[in-house]
Amino acid sequence: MATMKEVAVRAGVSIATVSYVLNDARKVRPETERRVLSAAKELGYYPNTAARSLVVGRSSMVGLIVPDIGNPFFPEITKSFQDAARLSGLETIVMNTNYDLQRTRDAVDRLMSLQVPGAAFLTSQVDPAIRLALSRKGICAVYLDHGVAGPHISGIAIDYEHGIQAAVAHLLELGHRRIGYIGGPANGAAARRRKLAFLDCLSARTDVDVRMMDSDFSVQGGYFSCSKLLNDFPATAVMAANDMMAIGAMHCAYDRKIPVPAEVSIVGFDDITFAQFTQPALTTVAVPREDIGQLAFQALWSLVSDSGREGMEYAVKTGLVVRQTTAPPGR
Amino acid sequence: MATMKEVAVRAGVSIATVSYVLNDARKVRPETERRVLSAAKELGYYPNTAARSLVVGRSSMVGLIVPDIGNPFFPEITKSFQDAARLSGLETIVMNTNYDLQRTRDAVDRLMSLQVPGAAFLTSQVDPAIRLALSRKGICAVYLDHGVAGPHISGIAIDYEHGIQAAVAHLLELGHRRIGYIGGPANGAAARRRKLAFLDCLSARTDVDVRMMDSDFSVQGGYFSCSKLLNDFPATAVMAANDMMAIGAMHCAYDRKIPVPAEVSIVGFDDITFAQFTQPALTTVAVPREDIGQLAFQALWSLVSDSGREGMEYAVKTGLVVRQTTAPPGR
DNA sequence: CAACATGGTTTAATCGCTTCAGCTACGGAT
DNA sequence: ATCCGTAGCTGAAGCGATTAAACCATGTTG
Repeated sequence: MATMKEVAVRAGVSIATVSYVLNDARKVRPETERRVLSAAKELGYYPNTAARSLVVGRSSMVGLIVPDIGNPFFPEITKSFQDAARLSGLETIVMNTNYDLQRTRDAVDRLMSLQVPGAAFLTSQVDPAIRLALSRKGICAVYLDHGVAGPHISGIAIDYEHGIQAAVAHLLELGHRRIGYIGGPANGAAARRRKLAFLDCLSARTDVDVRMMDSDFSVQGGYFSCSKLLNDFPATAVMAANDMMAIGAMHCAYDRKIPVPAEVSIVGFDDITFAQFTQPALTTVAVPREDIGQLAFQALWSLVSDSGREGMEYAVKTGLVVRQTTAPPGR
Repeated sequence: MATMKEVAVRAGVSIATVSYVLNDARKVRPETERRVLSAAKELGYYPNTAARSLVVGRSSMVGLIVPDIGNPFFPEITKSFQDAARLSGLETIVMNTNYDLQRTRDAVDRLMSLQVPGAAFLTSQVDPAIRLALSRKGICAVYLDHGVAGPHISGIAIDYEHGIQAAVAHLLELGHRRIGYIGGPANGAAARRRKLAFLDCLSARTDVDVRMMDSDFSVQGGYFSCSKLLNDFPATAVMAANDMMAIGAMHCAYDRKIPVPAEVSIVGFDDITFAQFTQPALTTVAVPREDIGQLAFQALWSLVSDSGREGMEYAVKTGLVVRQTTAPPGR
């Protein structure tokens, strides 16, 4: 592999000059620049990022920690994050934790070894020890739904309340008074916040019956929990903390020959791509995934590129998308 | 950040010894080892991968090039690939090309800069120039569906024929004689191979009418192409080159009030997770995604770790999964 | 008892790049 | 004629690890 030295020799300049040209970090005579550039080209030169990282003390990669790329919610965020990172000349290294705290720790260890300047955490499985370790090493971090902005730390707060309020209002307006809720894993911050938002909307309504059920964000889990729920609670509407579970709920209803939305309305959360392709199409609370990816990167980038700056909380809105799984309660 | 030197000082040994202990690359007195290990621990030492990569001449990351992580087919492969890589101590850097050749080139350039020892290409958008550049630099590569094993190059051949034959046989057996086919982008190798496999199955059958349509692997594309197709061809069955398009076709049928499978049967390809959650559940050709991810990594790893070895072609089988979107042709 | 293998450790070169400080040549100001 | 500022470039010191080769006590052996 061609090195800078070889380029320098071929262009008849010193390696320092080559470096200056390639990073245009200093004024160089146009003629010299031309020679260097063409030498580099002719030799098929690629800069060695390892060497660069070594001297500058940080790599040109940022980490993106997701709990489960299998869940269609995350690939899209990943994509927009990665695209944004590329525009700033950074590689993204995506790590999957399977909702497992230990794997999150591992991931962080590896990121430290990689000398990343920062990472974004889209998972709730982040404990204070991790945050502490990161901040002690001066590695910037962006957290989703943790509400902990500070030095080198920004947060992205998803305004669940707004979308969930709209969804609940929608159901109430349609006339539903017995509403089931299928939540996410109890230990996840995001799941918790969604549940609280849901409960808050209804705490004042004494005329509404509610039944809660915790589940695991999977289709199977949604099916199971919906089944359990309906066994002893004649809900006319079921709201799920994500679309996967909502789809599970739809299948549950289908298997029990309960027509959706005629007999039971279903509302999801996330608005994954497939939500529009279910039959009937799923009414759900949309979370702007693309925006989140981009925003997460921008938040991270602004921390990384200007290390003096204090972190901040960014907010993204959610909103109800009414499709075909909601209707007035059946007879 | 703690360096090896600091660990060495604290343990009262030379940095070489620290290195030997940490990589257990040489016999070291147990007592010394203990001292080094605890010094490392106390200092919160993390090895600097950049430095390591620099001296060994290659990084501990491999590339994984996918055309579209948004397509649910890929995240699962990615996941199993990444898991396998982790077990061998390698990081995976996932790059998205959006089915764009230029972006593939970019990705390869970046991988070269990163000094990766190898990469797996799950996209058809790979031109000979890329392959050449890679092999000239001695970077190992694994290609999906390219059929080009050689030095430093392995391939994974998906046996489309098997699954497609089963699917076609299934349709014929049910009595279908007018079959539509919605293919992928004409410039993709995978799409082409699927189409050919389909045509081959039917070339001998003069009693079967076939109509082809190329599309773009998206739900919208499937919807559109199915619509076009049905406009002037009364197909009793439609086969799509992936599940996304099959889902599009289902929606097209639904919107035209053509019941599936009573009036038209639909067969997909890939068996993405959602295939089992459509209503009715999609009959499709299953591609073992997890296996592919793992296999891709293993293929790559065996090239990387034993550079003398010639590459080879690995085969994975596909098979029909009959669900609910196929039935005898309606009257 | 000298010569020698052996296990354990250190010394030092090296990877490819960035970047600070220093050098040269040239033109304008004094 | 001398000095200085400036533009353009080079020299060289690292960055933090790996690893070949040298080194030094040991115990083994003829």
